[in-house]
Amino acid sequence: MGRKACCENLGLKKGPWTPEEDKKLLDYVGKHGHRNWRLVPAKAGLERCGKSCRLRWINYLKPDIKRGNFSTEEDHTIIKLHALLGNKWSIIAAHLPQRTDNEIKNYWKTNIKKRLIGMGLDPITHKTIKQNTFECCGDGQDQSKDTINIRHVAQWERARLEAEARGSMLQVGSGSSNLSGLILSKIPTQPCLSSHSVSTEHKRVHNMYALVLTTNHDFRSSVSTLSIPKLPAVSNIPQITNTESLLTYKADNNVMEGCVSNLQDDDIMVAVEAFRTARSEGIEELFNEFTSM
DNA sequence: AAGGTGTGCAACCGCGCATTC
DNA sequence: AGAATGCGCGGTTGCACACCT
Repeated sequence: MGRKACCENLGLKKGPWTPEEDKKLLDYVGKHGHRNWRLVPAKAGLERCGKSCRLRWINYLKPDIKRGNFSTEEDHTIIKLHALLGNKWSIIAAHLPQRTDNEIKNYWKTNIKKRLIGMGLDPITHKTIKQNTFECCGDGQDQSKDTINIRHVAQWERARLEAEARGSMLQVGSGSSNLSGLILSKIPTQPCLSSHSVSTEHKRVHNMYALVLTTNHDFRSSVSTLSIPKLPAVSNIPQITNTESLLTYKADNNVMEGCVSNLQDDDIMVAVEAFRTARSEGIEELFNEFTSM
């Protein structure tokens, strides 16, 4: 079962690399490149497996690697992207070109994760460890804590949505057509917020509509996803049967014009929660549900 | 000073995906 | 079509060093 480990051959060296080995690898890759890592060690005169050489090159020897302490900006980028993507270190590393996925992964584990835990936040969900939901409850002090937590998570969701929209732009470029489905499918499963935080069905769908507009809006514009267009009166929203119709509707009704109001944190949370709780449904069904109310 | 414990990080491992044959 | 191969990824391990008692 499975494939043979490439280092299975006896006699191949493992463990820390010596400066001599580093030099051999650097010299070889510098001269010949690394089109086939399996062939690299033999040609470079190394008693290592290709995989080990690749790893050493990527994580340590590559000339454009930045080493040393992470800047505050890098730190924030990692936190935001982790909130968005989870443990997708290679994708996170792609946003920090001079850092390796391994380095970011280690930095996360040894530094950021502990800080989040210290702040009382779950490093996976970025929500409070205590409840991991937004269920509100209590006296004034708890409420103010909840407010802070809501703001905190809203920031992550905000980052998530922006990155989501940007990511979706790439998907559009590569030929994806089911945009709404993409958005829905990529919003990760996380603990649900309390149902009573959704005040009405109207608000739910209204905010979902806002989110669809804003995320789709970002497919065509670099304007912040957090600016939402003026929403048409509830009763004016037609039956929308597919994404193309939605986009056409938006264009025809000029709803992209005049992004007037920023989403409030709780709006974001309501909308995100609405997406999460309804992500198995198609966006079209949700609109149908809404317009038939 | 010495042993124990914690921390950071380089390197390894196993798996999945894409490509090749 | 499917087996073989190579690459890349995320998780884990183990070593070296720092700190504590």
